[in-house]
Amino acid sequence: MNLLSIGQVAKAVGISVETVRFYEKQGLLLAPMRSESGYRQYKPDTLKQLRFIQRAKKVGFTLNEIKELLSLRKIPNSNCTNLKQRALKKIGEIDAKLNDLNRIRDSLSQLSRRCNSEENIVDCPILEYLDDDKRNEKDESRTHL
Amino acid sequence: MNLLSIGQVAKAVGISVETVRFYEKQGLLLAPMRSESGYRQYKPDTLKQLRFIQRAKKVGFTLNEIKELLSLRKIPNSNCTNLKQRALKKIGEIDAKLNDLNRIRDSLSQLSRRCNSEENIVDCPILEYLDDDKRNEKDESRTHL
DNA sequence: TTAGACCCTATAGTGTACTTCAGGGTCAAG
DNA sequence: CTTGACCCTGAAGTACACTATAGGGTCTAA
Repeated sequence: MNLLSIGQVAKAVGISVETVRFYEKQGLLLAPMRSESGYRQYKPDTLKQLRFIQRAKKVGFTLNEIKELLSLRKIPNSNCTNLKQRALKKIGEIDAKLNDLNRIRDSLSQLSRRCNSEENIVDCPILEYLDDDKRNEKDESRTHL
Repeated sequence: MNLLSIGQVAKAVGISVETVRFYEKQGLLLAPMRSESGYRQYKPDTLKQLRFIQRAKKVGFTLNEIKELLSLRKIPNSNCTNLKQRALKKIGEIDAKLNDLNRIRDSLSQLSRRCNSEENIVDCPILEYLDDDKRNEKDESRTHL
């Protein structure tokens, strides 16, 4: 069972050792076992967990929210229904984010389609606002910035 | 052309007037025109823009990144190719986020499927880690926390 | 056995994104 | 004509998520 030092863990996921310790202090990572001399010794699992944290951070979850997500792994005290409900609630939150992201994506791809010119064409169309509401709104109040 | 006060704008999108002024200072919002007495007067467009900012924030873009996204609306100096490239780059970043989000979503829905018990069943399966890597990895080092 | 790379704790400092505060001016209603 | 809800600026303060610093111990290779 090859254990990893904090430096190895940090390097493997591309964060600093300070951040790993910080996550431990914040309760995102359990305190790992220690060597005789007090060095942290991590199971390889920790890498997965840290990558999960990284991904969740990238899509806008706070550390506290991530802690909640991670807490879903815990075995609930003899009640699965509760866990399932919490998981479904989180999935709903994720779906909302997916929706937001897709709307932003649509805005940008609309924008890029709108000027499908060849090299150095001068008559770039006047760009409309990145839409925030459904794209099929009638266009009162459209301007170029 | 009914213009909006900062208070009206703030209320409409659910943020504080201070935040609106802050976004102006940070360059996310252009300085609007002013009334005789120096009050800001916003075009209704501003609401769209602020909602766009909100959405982008929710999915983990920083204010600087959002500024970049918004800058894509600007008419580039006689070159559309450049703009298109920037937009496509941003779309790539968004796709990466979509990917991350879908992986997190998969982890959670896997988790909830895994315990599809009826009310108060006691034998909740030992939950596996929220996977971070592709789900079909051979399961060395699977544990329950 | 010592130099360099690593590890430890505790605490202070930083950047981002606000939020609050101090000290005012504006405006519509009563 | 004043009271209350709004607006203004500039500066200080806060929460979150690190990042750096101080002052030390460990480990391994020359």
